[in-house]
Amino acid sequence: MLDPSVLRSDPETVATALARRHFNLDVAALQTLDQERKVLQIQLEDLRNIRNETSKAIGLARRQGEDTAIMQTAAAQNGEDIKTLERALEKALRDWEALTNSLPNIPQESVPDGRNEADNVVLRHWGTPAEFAFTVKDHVDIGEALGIIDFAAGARLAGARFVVLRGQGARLERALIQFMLDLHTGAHGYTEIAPPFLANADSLFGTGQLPKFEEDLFALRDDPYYLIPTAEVPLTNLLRGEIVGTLPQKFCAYTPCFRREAGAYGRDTRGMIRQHQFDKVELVQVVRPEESAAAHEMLTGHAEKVLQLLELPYRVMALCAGDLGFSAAKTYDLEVWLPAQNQYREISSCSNFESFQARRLQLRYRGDDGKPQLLHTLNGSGLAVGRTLVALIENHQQADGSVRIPEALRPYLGGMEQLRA
RNA sequence: GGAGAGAUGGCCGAGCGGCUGAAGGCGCUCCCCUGCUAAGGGAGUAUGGGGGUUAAACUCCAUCGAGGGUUCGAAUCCCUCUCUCUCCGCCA
Repeated sequence: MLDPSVLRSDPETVATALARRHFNLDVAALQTLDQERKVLQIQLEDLRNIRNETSKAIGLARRQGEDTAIMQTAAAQNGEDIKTLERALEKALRDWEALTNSLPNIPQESVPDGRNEADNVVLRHWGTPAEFAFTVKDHVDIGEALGIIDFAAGARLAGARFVVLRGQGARLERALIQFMLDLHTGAHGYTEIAPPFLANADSLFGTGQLPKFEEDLFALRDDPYYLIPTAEVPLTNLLRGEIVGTLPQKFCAYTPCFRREAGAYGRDTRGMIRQHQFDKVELVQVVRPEESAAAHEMLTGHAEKVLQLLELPYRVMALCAGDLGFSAAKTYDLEVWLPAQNQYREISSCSNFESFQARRLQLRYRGDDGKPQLLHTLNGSGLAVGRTLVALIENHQQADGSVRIPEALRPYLGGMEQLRA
């Protein structure tokens, strides 16, 4: 959510900033709605003031034994007027919120211009894609040959875009999770959280999935819960409504993530790149505003470290303004090399939300003047586990169909050096 | 799932339908006193929003778990919901 006072006082500047996203803010509509609101609010508060005064007077008169019948009749009419105005103001506020809740965050100045994915900027590369002396296979072929990935079973148990991992595959998934968590808690200073995998609507509103992106979520039929699409939801909501004393706060968690992928029907249908359920280790930071830019760089580095230790070549992309997610002010994507696709694919997205989420969450701290101020929130995948497993299998595949396990991961697999049939 | 109790400011805790945005205590901030420490005295100390102002001052409205209702007037009465606690049942 954007700062309502800025939306009121300087909508043109907001419109200009949002135009970089190719988002068109209807300033006139915004101002009309706010003007309606203002008129109603002033009238209503006047009436309520009258009510408070007359009620006080009635109380006083009663105690002196006077007859207050006439006063009460007048006050009753006033009460009716108040109810009418309250309903009108409520509607005006709803209209205003419907508009302002649909406004995306303002991109930071350092975010490159651009319309879509094609305009994202490569910041740096790490590692060199391996040269293969044989025809590379993708993770589907390798995994099925090794008997560790079973798409047919996933379809049988649930449907399309679900997968079953078996044996060494299941263990590899678990090893990756543990490896990532240990790294972030041990070397990067995050506190591990084991959150609920279901969240209520308030939580999903706080991080920005609701109300605008409900169709991306799995909802329960008989209970007011949603399956979390990312651990960002529980982790960022952990401190919702609080005035936080100890800063910064750094949380990480492993959770499965559930996404309907409603807008992705034709995309990535082969393999486990895009599933309805996937595992992810998520990093979340809550920091003072002046520290968020530096924290963003560090958090991105924490995610990169995972790829480096797993010896997976990647590049860091700065998303252009047009490709930025709804709530983000700035985002770096980490893209890992997938030899079978001969391209880099997103494996982590690290964003600074500034106060956009914090405003919805009422997530604050006390500034030097003692007044509550909004904090900044950040998050990043560290990493998407399923895609990491894919990248590991594909990048470290051998001519004989086995897969080399990188050094750093071996302790998590009982010293295993390779996956083989 | 059944029965009961509860939810008030940073914390504890009081609160007859009007004089309660809320007693009292703790904590915190500032000041005074005291040559350290300890003790003592005084003042201040919720949040959001509107109007107003260059900015203030000032002023108004809302908020006692959430939402409805009764009433001229609700922290206080009624209803619904949520959460917490106790007991019973069920269960990993």
